[in-house]
Amino acid sequence: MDENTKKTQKKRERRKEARPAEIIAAAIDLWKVRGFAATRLEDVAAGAGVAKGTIYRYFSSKESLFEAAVEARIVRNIDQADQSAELFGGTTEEALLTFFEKVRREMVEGGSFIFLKVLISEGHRFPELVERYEATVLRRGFEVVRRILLRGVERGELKPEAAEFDPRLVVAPAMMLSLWGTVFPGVGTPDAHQLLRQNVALLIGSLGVE
Amino acid sequence: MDENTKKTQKKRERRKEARPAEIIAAAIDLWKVRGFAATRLEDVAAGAGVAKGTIYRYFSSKESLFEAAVEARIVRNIDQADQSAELFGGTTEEALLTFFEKVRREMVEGGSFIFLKVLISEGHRFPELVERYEATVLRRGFEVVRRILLRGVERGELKPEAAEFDPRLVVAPAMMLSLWGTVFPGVGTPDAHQLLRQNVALLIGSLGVE
DNA sequence: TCTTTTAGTGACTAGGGAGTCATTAGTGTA
DNA sequence: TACACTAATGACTCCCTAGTCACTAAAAGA
Repeated sequence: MDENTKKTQKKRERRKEARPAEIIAAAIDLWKVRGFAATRLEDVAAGAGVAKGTIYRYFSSKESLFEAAVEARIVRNIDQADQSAELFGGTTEEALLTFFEKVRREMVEGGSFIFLKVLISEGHRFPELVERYEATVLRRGFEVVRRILLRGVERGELKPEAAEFDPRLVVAPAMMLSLWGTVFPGVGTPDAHQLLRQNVALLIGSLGVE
Repeated sequence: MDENTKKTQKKRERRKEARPAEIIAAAIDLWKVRGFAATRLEDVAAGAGVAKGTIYRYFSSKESLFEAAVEARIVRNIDQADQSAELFGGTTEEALLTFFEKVRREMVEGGSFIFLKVLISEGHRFPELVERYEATVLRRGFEVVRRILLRGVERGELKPEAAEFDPRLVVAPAMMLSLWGTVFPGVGTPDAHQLLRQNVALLIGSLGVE
Protein backbone atom coordinates (compact mmCIF):
# COMPACT_ATOMS: atom_id res chain seq x y z
CA MET A 1 0.00 0.00 0.00
CA ASP A 2 1.04 3.63 -0.21
CA GLU A 3 2.93 4.88 2.78
CA ASN A 4 3.49 8.09 0.85
CA THR A 5 0.35 9.58 2.28
CA LYS A 6 2.29 12.59 3.42
CA LYS A 7 3.99 13.37 0.16
CA THR A 8 6.85 15.82 0.49
CA GLN A 9 8.49 14.78 3.68
CA LYS A 10 11.66 13.12 4.82
CA LYS A 11 11.14 9.50 5.67
CA ARG A 12 13.00 9.80 8.91
CA GLU A 13 12.20 12.73 11.06
CA ARG A 14 13.45 13.13 14.60
CA ARG A 15 10.58 14.47 16.64
CA LYS A 16 11.19 13.26 20.10
CA GLU A 17 8.57 15.46 21.72
CA ALA A 18 5.67 14.74 19.40
CA ARG A 19 6.06 10.98 19.06
CA PRO A 20 4.54 9.72 22.29
CA ALA A 21 1.32 11.67 21.86
CA GLU A 22 1.04 10.62 18.23
CA ILE A 23 1.59 6.99 19.09
CA ILE A 24 -0.99 7.14 21.85
CA ALA A 25 -3.50 8.79 19.55
CA ALA A 26 -2.98 6.20 16.86
CA ALA A 27 -3.28 3.41 19.41
CA ILE A 28 -6.57 4.67 20.82
CA ASP A 29 -7.98 5.10 17.34
CA LEU A 30 -7.21 1.50 16.51
CA TRP A 31 -8.26 0.11 19.87
CA LYS A 32 -11.62 1.78 19.45
CA VAL A 33 -12.42 -0.26 16.37
CA ARG A 34 -10.44 -3.47 16.82
CA GLY A 35 -9.99 -3.72 20.56
CA PHE A 36 -6.80 -3.83 22.56
CA ALA A 37 -5.72 -7.45 22.24
CA ALA A 38 -6.51 -7.69 18.53
CA THR A 39 -4.54 -4.58 17.61
CA ARG A 40 -0.93 -5.36 16.77
CA LEU A 41 1.77 -2.97 17.75
CA GLU A 42 2.83 -2.95 14.14
CA ASP A 43 -0.54 -1.50 13.18
CA VAL A 44 -0.19 1.15 15.85
CA ALA A 45 3.22 1.99 14.46
CA ALA A 46 1.84 2.24 10.94
CA GLY A 47 -0.98 4.44 12.18
CA ALA A 48 1.47 6.76 13.86
CA GLY A 49 3.76 6.80 10.84
CA VAL A 50 6.71 5.18 12.59
CA ALA A 51 8.35 1.78 12.69
CA LYS A 52 7.54 -0.72 15.37
CA GLY A 53 10.88 -0.35 17.04
CA THR A 54 10.23 3.34 17.57
CA ILE A 55 7.37 2.58 19.89
CA TYR A 56 9.81 0.84 22.17
CA ARG A 57 11.93 3.96 22.46
CA TYR A 58 9.00 5.56 24.27
CA PHE A 59 7.05 2.71 25.84
CA SER A 60 8.57 -0.36 27.36
CA SER A 61 5.72 -2.69 26.40
CA LYS A 62 2.26 -2.84 24.92
CA GLU A 63 0.81 -2.66 28.38
CA SER A 64 2.78 0.37 29.37
CA LEU A 65 1.52 2.05 26.21
CA PHE A 66 -1.96 1.30 27.43
CA GLU A 67 -1.13 2.74 30.84
CA ALA A 68 0.22 5.87 29.25
CA ALA A 69 -2.92 6.22 27.17
CA VAL A 70 -5.12 5.91 30.24
CA GLU A 71 -2.94 8.42 32.00
CA ALA A 72 -3.29 10.89 29.15
CA ARG A 73 -7.06 10.52 29.18
CA ILE A 74 -7.27 10.75 32.93
CA VAL A 75 -5.45 14.04 32.83
CA ARG A 76 -7.91 15.25 30.22
CA ASN A 77 -10.77 14.10 32.38
CA ILE A 78 -9.43 15.92 35.37
CA ASP A 79 -9.03 19.10 33.37
CA GLN A 80 -12.58 18.79 32.14
CA ALA A 81 -13.90 18.15 35.62
CA ASP A 82 -12.12 21.18 36.90
CA GLN A 83 -13.79 23.44 34.39
CA SER A 84 -17.12 22.01 35.46
CA ALA A 85 -18.57 25.41 36.29
CA GLU A 86 -21.20 24.56 33.73
CA LEU A 87 -22.30 21.75 35.98
CA PHE A 88 -22.97 24.11 38.81
CA GLY A 89 -24.73 26.96 37.07
CA GLY A 90 -28.34 25.93 36.82
CA THR A 91 -30.80 23.68 38.56
CA THR A 92 -29.96 20.26 39.91
CA GLU A 93 -31.92 18.77 37.08
CA GLU A 94 -29.79 20.56 34.52
CA ALA A 95 -26.61 19.68 36.34
CA LEU A 96 -27.44 15.98 36.36
CA LEU A 97 -28.38 15.97 32.73
CA THR A 98 -25.21 17.81 31.77
CA PHE A 99 -23.13 15.40 33.78
CA PHE A 100 -24.73 12.33 32.25
CA GLU A 101 -24.27 13.78 28.82
CA LYS A 102 -20.61 14.46 29.59
CA VAL A 103 -20.08 10.89 30.69
CA ARG A 104 -21.81 9.53 27.63
CA ARG A 105 -19.93 11.75 25.23
CA GLU A 106 -16.53 11.02 26.74
CA MET A 107 -17.25 7.30 26.76
CA VAL A 108 -18.84 6.87 23.36
CA GLU A 109 -17.56 9.70 21.20
CA GLY A 110 -14.31 10.22 23.07
CA GLY A 111 -13.60 6.51 22.98
CA SER A 112 -12.91 6.10 26.69
CA PHE A 113 -15.08 3.00 26.66
CA ILE A 114 -12.07 1.13 25.35
CA PHE A 115 -10.28 1.58 28.67
CA LEU A 116 -13.26 0.22 30.52
CA LYS A 117 -13.42 -2.69 28.12
CA VAL A 118 -9.81 -3.58 28.67
CA LEU A 119 -10.03 -3.11 32.41
CA ILE A 120 -13.12 -5.28 32.50
CA SER A 121 -11.71 -8.12 30.49
CA GLU A 122 -8.04 -8.05 31.41
CA GLY A 123 -7.98 -5.99 34.56
CA HIS A 124 -6.56 -8.80 36.62
CA ARG A 125 -3.40 -8.54 34.56
CA PHE A 126 -2.67 -5.00 35.70
CA PRO A 127 -4.15 -4.50 39.14
CA GLU A 128 -2.27 -1.31 39.84
CA LEU A 129 -3.83 0.22 36.73
CA VAL A 130 -7.28 -0.84 37.86
CA GLU A 131 -6.53 0.72 41.20
CA ARG A 132 -5.46 4.00 39.66
CA TYR A 133 -8.40 4.15 37.28
CA GLU A 134 -10.79 3.50 40.09
CA ALA A 135 -9.21 6.11 42.32
CA THR A 136 -8.80 8.76 39.68
CA VAL A 137 -11.72 8.43 37.33
CA LEU A 138 -14.50 6.60 39.13
CA ARG A 139 -14.14 8.08 42.59
CA ARG A 140 -13.67 11.49 41.07
CA GLY A 141 -16.86 11.08 39.10
CA PHE A 142 -18.73 9.95 42.20
CA GLU A 143 -17.42 12.98 44.00
CA VAL A 144 -18.81 15.32 41.37
CA VAL A 145 -22.20 13.67 41.68
CA ARG A 146 -22.09 13.99 45.44
CA ARG A 147 -21.40 17.70 45.06
CA ILE A 148 -24.35 18.07 42.72
CA LEU A 149 -26.60 16.35 45.22
CA LEU A 150 -25.35 18.42 48.14
CA ARG A 151 -25.84 21.60 46.23
CA GLY A 152 -29.33 20.45 45.35
CA VAL A 153 -30.13 20.04 49.02
CA GLU A 154 -28.69 23.45 49.80
CA ARG A 155 -30.75 25.03 47.08
CA GLY A 156 -33.84 23.42 48.51
CA GLU A 157 -34.41 21.40 45.35
CA LEU A 158 -33.67 18.04 46.92
CA LYS A 159 -34.78 16.46 50.15
CA PRO A 160 -32.15 16.32 52.91
CA GLU A 161 -31.83 12.53 52.47
CA ALA A 162 -30.43 13.14 49.00
CA ALA A 163 -27.17 14.12 50.65
CA GLU A 164 -26.80 10.50 51.75
CA PHE A 165 -27.77 9.02 48.43
CA ASP A 166 -25.13 6.75 46.93
CA PRO A 167 -23.57 8.33 43.82
CA ARG A 168 -22.93 4.93 42.32
CA LEU A 169 -26.63 4.48 41.77
CA VAL A 170 -26.79 7.82 40.04
CA VAL A 171 -23.95 7.09 37.68
CA ALA A 172 -24.57 3.42 36.92
CA PRO A 173 -27.27 3.89 34.28
CA ALA A 174 -25.21 6.41 32.32
CA MET A 175 -22.18 4.16 32.29
CA MET A 176 -24.11 1.00 31.57
CA LEU A 177 -25.84 2.71 28.71
CA SER A 178 -22.57 3.74 27.12
CA LEU A 179 -21.16 0.26 27.49
CA TRP A 180 -24.25 -1.43 26.15
CA GLY A 181 -24.21 0.89 23.21
CA THR A 182 -20.78 -0.28 22.13
CA VAL A 183 -21.58 -3.94 22.60
CA PHE A 184 -25.27 -4.50 21.91
CA PRO A 185 -26.33 -2.36 18.99
CA GLY A 186 -29.99 -2.55 19.88
CA VAL A 187 -29.78 -1.92 23.59
CA GLY A 188 -27.75 1.20 24.13
CA THR A 189 -27.53 3.51 21.22
CA PRO A 190 -30.70 4.69 19.64
CA ASP A 191 -32.36 6.78 22.31
CA ALA A 192 -29.58 7.53 24.77
CA HIS A 193 -30.63 11.14 25.35
CA GLN A 194 -34.20 10.17 25.97
CA LEU A 195 -33.15 7.53 28.46
CA LEU A 196 -30.79 9.80 30.35
CA ARG A 197 -33.56 12.34 30.62
CA GLN A 198 -35.83 9.69 32.03
CA ASN A 199 -33.15 8.76 34.53
CA VAL A 200 -32.93 12.35 35.69
CA ALA A 201 -36.70 12.41 36.06
CA LEU A 202 -36.50 9.26 38.14
CA LEU A 203 -33.92 10.77 40.46
CA ILE A 204 -35.73 14.07 40.83
CA GLY A 205 -39.02 12.29 41.29
CA SER A 206 -37.66 10.39 44.24
CA LEU A 207 -35.15 12.78 45.73
CA GLY A 208 -36.77 16.05 44.75
CA VAL A 209 -38.74 18.23 47.13
CA GLU A 210 -42.54 17.85 46.89
CA MET B 1 -0.07 -30.78 40.00
CA ASP B 2 -1.49 -34.14 41.00
CA GLU B 3 -3.83 -35.32 38.32
CA ASN B 4 -4.46 -38.43 40.42
CA THR B 5 -7.28 -36.64 42.17
CA LYS B 6 -9.64 -39.39 41.22
CA LYS B 7 -7.52 -42.32 42.33
CA THR B 8 -8.87 -45.70 41.32
CA GLN B 9 -10.06 -45.15 37.79
CA LYS B 10 -9.10 -46.15 34.29
CA LYS B 11 -7.11 -43.47 32.55
CA ARG B 12 -9.18 -43.70 29.44
CA GLU B 13 -12.89 -43.81 29.82
CA ARG B 14 -15.33 -43.49 26.97
CA ARG B 15 -18.14 -41.26 28.15
CA LYS B 16 -19.45 -39.58 25.09
CA GLU B 17 -22.55 -38.17 26.74
CA ALA B 18 -20.96 -36.69 29.82
CA ARG B 19 -17.91 -35.10 28.23
CA PRO B 20 -19.37 -31.93 26.72
CA ALA B 21 -21.01 -30.82 29.94
CA GLU B 22 -17.90 -31.61 31.94
CA ILE B 23 -15.71 -29.69 29.55
CA ILE B 24 -18.03 -26.71 29.63
CA ALA B 25 -18.14 -26.75 33.42
CA ALA B 26 -14.36 -26.89 33.66
CA ALA B 27 -14.04 -24.11 31.13
CA ILE B 28 -16.39 -21.78 32.98
CA ASP B 29 -14.64 -22.46 36.26
CA LEU B 30 -11.31 -21.46 34.76
CA TRP B 31 -12.66 -18.51 32.81
CA LYS B 32 -14.12 -17.14 36.01
CA VAL B 33 -10.73 -16.79 37.62
CA ARG B 34 -8.35 -16.33 34.68
CA GLY B 35 -10.56 -14.90 31.97
CA PHE B 36 -11.32 -16.30 28.54
CA ALA B 37 -8.29 -15.29 26.51
CA ALA B 38 -5.79 -16.18 29.23
CA THR B 39 -7.15 -19.67 29.77
CA ARG B 40 -5.47 -22.25 27.56
CA LEU B 41 -7.49 -25.10 26.17
CA GLU B 42 -4.94 -27.41 27.69
CA ASP B 43 -5.91 -26.11 31.13
CA VAL B 44 -9.56 -26.65 30.34
CA ALA B 45 -8.73 -30.20 29.28
CA ALA B 46 -6.82 -30.82 32.50
CA GLY B 47 -9.69 -29.40 34.51
CA ALA B 48 -12.13 -31.72 32.79
CA GLY B 49 -9.81 -34.68 33.14
CA VAL B 50 -9.30 -35.21 29.43
CA ALA B 51 -6.62 -34.51 26.87
CA LYS B 52 -6.67 -31.45 24.72
CA GLY B 53 -7.51 -33.40 21.60
CA THR B 54 -10.67 -34.66 23.24
CA ILE B 55 -12.09 -31.17 23.39
CA TYR B 56 -11.92 -31.05 19.63
CA ARG B 57 -14.08 -34.13 19.32
CA TYR B 58 -16.92 -32.10 20.80
CA PHE B 59 -16.15 -28.48 19.96
CA SER B 60 -14.64 -27.28 16.74
CA SER B 61 -12.74 -24.38 18.27
CA LYS B 62 -12.21 -22.41 21.44
CA GLU B 63 -14.83 -19.96 20.33
CA SER B 64 -17.41 -22.60 19.66
CA LEU B 65 -16.76 -23.95 23.15
CA PHE B 66 -17.57 -20.48 24.40
CA GLU B 67 -20.74 -20.39 22.35
CA ALA B 68 -21.79 -23.74 23.72
CA ALA B 69 -21.15 -22.54 27.26
CA VAL B 70 -23.29 -19.45 26.72
CA GLU B 71 -25.98 -21.62 25.23
CA ALA B 72 -25.95 -23.92 28.24
CA ARG B 73 -26.26 -20.98 30.61
CA ILE B 74 -28.96 -19.32 28.57
CA VAL B 75 -31.04 -22.45 28.81
CA ARG B 76 -30.50 -22.44 32.55
CA ASN B 77 -31.51 -18.81 32.70
CA ILE B 78 -34.66 -19.45 30.78
CA ASP B 79 -35.57 -22.29 33.09
CA GLN B 80 -34.99 -20.07 36.07
CA ALA B 81 -37.04 -17.25 34.61
CA ASP B 82 -39.89 -19.62 33.95
CA GLN B 83 -40.04 -20.65 37.57
CA SER B 84 -40.21 -17.03 38.53
CA ALA B 85 -43.46 -17.43 40.44
CA GLU B 86 -41.56 -16.18 43.44
CA LEU B 87 -41.17 -12.87 41.67
CA PHE B 88 -44.87 -12.40 41.42
CA GLY B 89 -46.02 -13.38 44.88
CA GLY B 90 -45.60 -10.32 47.05
CA THR B 91 -45.45 -6.59 46.70
CA THR B 92 -43.74 -4.79 43.85
CA GLU B 93 -41.02 -3.81 46.23
CA GLU B 94 -40.32 -7.42 47.11
CA ALA B 95 -40.46 -8.48 43.49
CA LEU B 96 -37.90 -5.90 42.45
CA LEU B 97 -35.58 -6.79 45.27
CA THR B 98 -35.86 -10.49 44.49
CA PHE B 99 -35.17 -9.85 40.85
CA PHE B 100 -32.11 -7.72 41.54
CA GLU B 101 -30.81 -10.32 43.92
CA LYS B 102 -31.34 -13.01 41.28
CA VAL B 103 -29.39 -11.01 38.74
CA ARG B 104 -26.59 -10.36 41.16
CA ARG B 105 -26.34 -13.95 42.29
CA GLU B 106 -26.36 -15.38 38.78
CA MET B 107 -23.77 -12.85 37.67
CA VAL B 108 -21.39 -12.95 40.60
CA GLU B 109 -21.82 -16.32 42.24
CA GLY B 110 -23.03 -18.16 39.15
CA GLY B 111 -20.16 -16.72 37.13
CA SER B 112 -22.23 -15.39 34.26
CA PHE B 113 -20.27 -12.19 34.41
CA ILE B 114 -17.59 -13.94 32.40
CA PHE B 115 -19.88 -14.06 29.38
CA LEU B 116 -20.56 -10.37 29.68
CA LYS B 117 -16.86 -9.71 30.01
CA VAL B 118 -16.04 -11.63 26.87
CA LEU B 119 -18.93 -10.13 24.95
CA ILE B 120 -17.88 -6.68 26.04
CA SER B 121 -14.24 -7.03 25.11
CA GLU B 122 -14.41 -9.33 22.10
CA GLY B 123 -18.01 -9.15 21.04
CA HIS B 124 -17.15 -7.79 17.63
CA ARG B 125 -15.53 -11.12 16.86
CA PHE B 126 -18.79 -13.06 17.19
CA PRO B 127 -21.64 -10.75 16.30
CA GLU B 128 -24.17 -13.52 16.01
CA LEU B 129 -23.43 -14.55 19.56
CA VAL B 130 -23.89 -10.98 20.75
CA GLU B 131 -27.15 -10.91 18.91
CA ARG B 132 -28.36 -14.11 20.51
CA TYR B 133 -27.29 -13.08 23.99
CA GLU B 134 -29.02 -9.78 23.63
CA ALA B 135 -32.20 -11.34 22.34
CA THR B 136 -32.32 -14.19 24.78
CA VAL B 137 -30.90 -12.92 28.03
CA LEU B 138 -31.15 -9.15 28.03
CA ARG B 139 -34.49 -8.69 26.36
CA ARG B 140 -35.89 -11.51 28.42
CA GLY B 141 -34.74 -9.83 31.58
CA PHE B 142 -36.21 -6.52 30.47
CA GLU B 143 -39.46 -8.31 29.82
CA VAL B 144 -39.59 -9.67 33.35
CA VAL B 145 -39.06 -6.19 34.73
CA ARG B 146 -41.80 -4.83 32.54
CA ARG B 147 -44.15 -7.44 33.89
CA ILE B 148 -43.26 -6.51 37.44
CA LEU B 149 -43.98 -2.88 36.70
CA LEU B 150 -47.27 -3.62 34.98
CA ARG B 151 -48.40 -5.77 37.85
CA GLY B 152 -47.43 -3.00 40.23
CA VAL B 153 -49.70 -0.62 38.37
CA GLU B 154 -52.54 -3.14 38.41
CA ARG B 155 -52.14 -3.65 42.12
CA GLY B 156 -52.32 0.08 42.64
CA GLU B 157 -48.82 0.20 44.05
CA LEU B 158 -47.32 2.13 41.16
CA LYS B 159 -48.46 5.16 39.26
CA PRO B 160 -49.86 4.52 35.79
CA GLU B 161 -46.77 6.11 34.20
CA ALA B 162 -44.71 3.27 35.61
CA ALA B 163 -46.09 1.08 32.85
CA GLU B 164 -44.13 3.20 30.39
CA PHE B 165 -40.94 3.25 32.40
CA ASP B 166 -37.93 1.89 30.55
CA PRO B 167 -36.78 -1.43 32.07
CA ARG B 168 -33.21 -0.74 31.07
CA LEU B 169 -33.03 1.97 33.70
CA VAL B 170 -34.32 -0.45 36.29
CA VAL B 171 -31.80 -3.15 35.49
CA ALA B 172 -28.71 -1.07 34.78
CA PRO B 173 -27.65 -0.49 38.39
CA ALA B 174 -27.90 -4.17 39.28
CA MET B 175 -25.81 -5.20 36.29
CA MET B 176 -23.30 -2.42 36.67
CA LEU B 177 -22.86 -3.30 40.29
CA SER B 178 -22.10 -6.92 39.48
CA LEU B 179 -19.62 -5.93 36.82
CA TRP B 180 -17.90 -3.37 38.99
CA GLY B 181 -17.61 -5.90 41.73
CA THR B 182 -15.58 -8.23 39.57
CA VAL B 183 -13.33 -5.49 38.26
CA PHE B 184 -12.96 -2.83 40.91
CA PRO B 185 -12.72 -4.46 44.30
CA GLY B 186 -13.66 -1.31 46.13
CA VAL B 187 -16.58 -0.19 44.02
CA GLY B 188 -18.95 -3.08 43.68
CA THR B 189 -18.65 -5.76 46.26
CA PRO B 190 -18.89 -4.73 49.85
CA ASP B 191 -22.43 -3.47 50.23
CA ALA B 192 -24.25 -4.83 47.22
CA HIS B 193 -27.41 -5.73 49.14
CA GLN B 194 -27.59 -2.35 50.75
CA LEU B 195 -27.20 -0.66 47.41
CA LEU B 196 -29.80 -2.76 45.66
CA ARG B 197 -32.21 -1.98 48.45
CA GLN B 198 -31.52 1.70 47.98
CA ASN B 199 -32.16 1.31 44.28
CA VAL B 200 -35.54 -0.25 44.98
CA ALA B 201 -36.32 2.62 47.31
CA LEU B 202 -35.39 5.05 44.57
CA LEU B 203 -37.71 3.39 42.09
CA ILE B 204 -40.59 3.10 44.51
CA GLY B 205 -40.04 6.66 45.65
CA SER B 206 -40.47 7.94 42.14
CA LEU B 207 -42.89 5.47 40.59
CA GLY B 208 -44.84 4.50 43.69
CA VAL B 209 -48.27 5.82 44.52
CA GLU B 210 -48.42 8.66 47.08
C1' DT C 1 33.18 20.04 7.23
C1' DC C 2 33.84 16.25 10.31
C1' DT C 3 32.44 14.08 14.49
C1' DT C 4 29.30 12.70 17.95
C1' DT C 5 25.03 11.63 19.61
C1' DT C 6 20.81 9.41 19.53
C1' DA C 7 16.10 9.00 17.15
C1' DG C 8 14.51 5.87 14.12
C1' DT C 9 14.46 1.37 11.48
C1' DG C 10 12.82 -3.34 10.35
C1' DA C 11 14.53 -8.05 9.86
C1' DC C 12 14.83 -11.31 13.18
C1' DT C 13 14.07 -14.20 17.44
C1' DA C 14 11.54 -16.35 21.03
C1' DG C 15 7.63 -18.10 23.14
C1' DG C 16 3.15 -19.44 23.50
C1' DG C 17 -0.90 -21.54 22.40
C1' DA C 18 -4.62 -23.14 18.87
C1' DG C 19 -5.56 -26.79 16.16
C1' DT C 20 -4.04 -31.57 13.81
C1' DC C 21 -3.56 -36.43 13.23
C1' DA C 22 -1.46 -40.90 13.49
C1' DT C 23 -1.78 -43.93 17.12
C1' DT C 24 -3.85 -46.33 21.24
C1' DA C 25 -7.25 -48.60 23.66
C1' DG C 26 -12.22 -49.02 25.55
C1' DT C 27 -16.59 -51.18 24.37
C1' DG C 28 -20.14 -53.52 22.08
C1' DT C 29 -21.00 -57.37 18.84
C1' DA C 30 -20.48 -61.84 16.35
C1' DT D 1 -12.16 -64.72 21.91
C1' DA D 2 -11.67 -62.04 17.88
C1' DC D 3 -13.20 -58.03 15.37
C1' DA D 4 -14.83 -53.52 14.28
C1' DC D 5 -15.72 -49.14 15.57
C1' DT D 6 -14.63 -44.88 17.40
C1' DA D 7 -13.54 -42.17 21.84
C1' DA D 8 -9.46 -40.60 23.58
C1' DT D 9 -4.65 -39.31 23.43
C1' DG D 10 -0.66 -36.00 23.29
C1' DA D 11 3.37 -34.99 20.53
C1' DC D 12 3.72 -32.14 16.83
C1' DT D 13 3.10 -28.37 13.47
C1' DC D 14 2.00 -23.86 12.37
C1' DC D 15 1.08 -19.22 12.97
C1' DC D 16 1.12 -15.03 15.18
C1' DT D 17 3.04 -11.15 17.34
C1' DA D 18 5.61 -8.96 21.34
C1' DG D 19 9.93 -7.57 21.94
C1' DT D 20 15.19 -7.15 20.38
C1' DC D 21 19.23 -5.22 18.41
C1' DA D 22 22.71 -4.21 15.04
C1' DC D 23 22.47 -0.85 11.91
C1' DT D 24 21.19 3.91 9.48
C1' DA D 25 20.88 8.60 9.21
C1' DA D 26 19.16 13.19 11.11
C1' DA D 27 20.61 16.85 13.75
C1' DA D 28 23.71 19.32 16.96
C1' DG D 29 28.10 21.13 17.91
C1' DA D 30 33.05 21.60 17.50
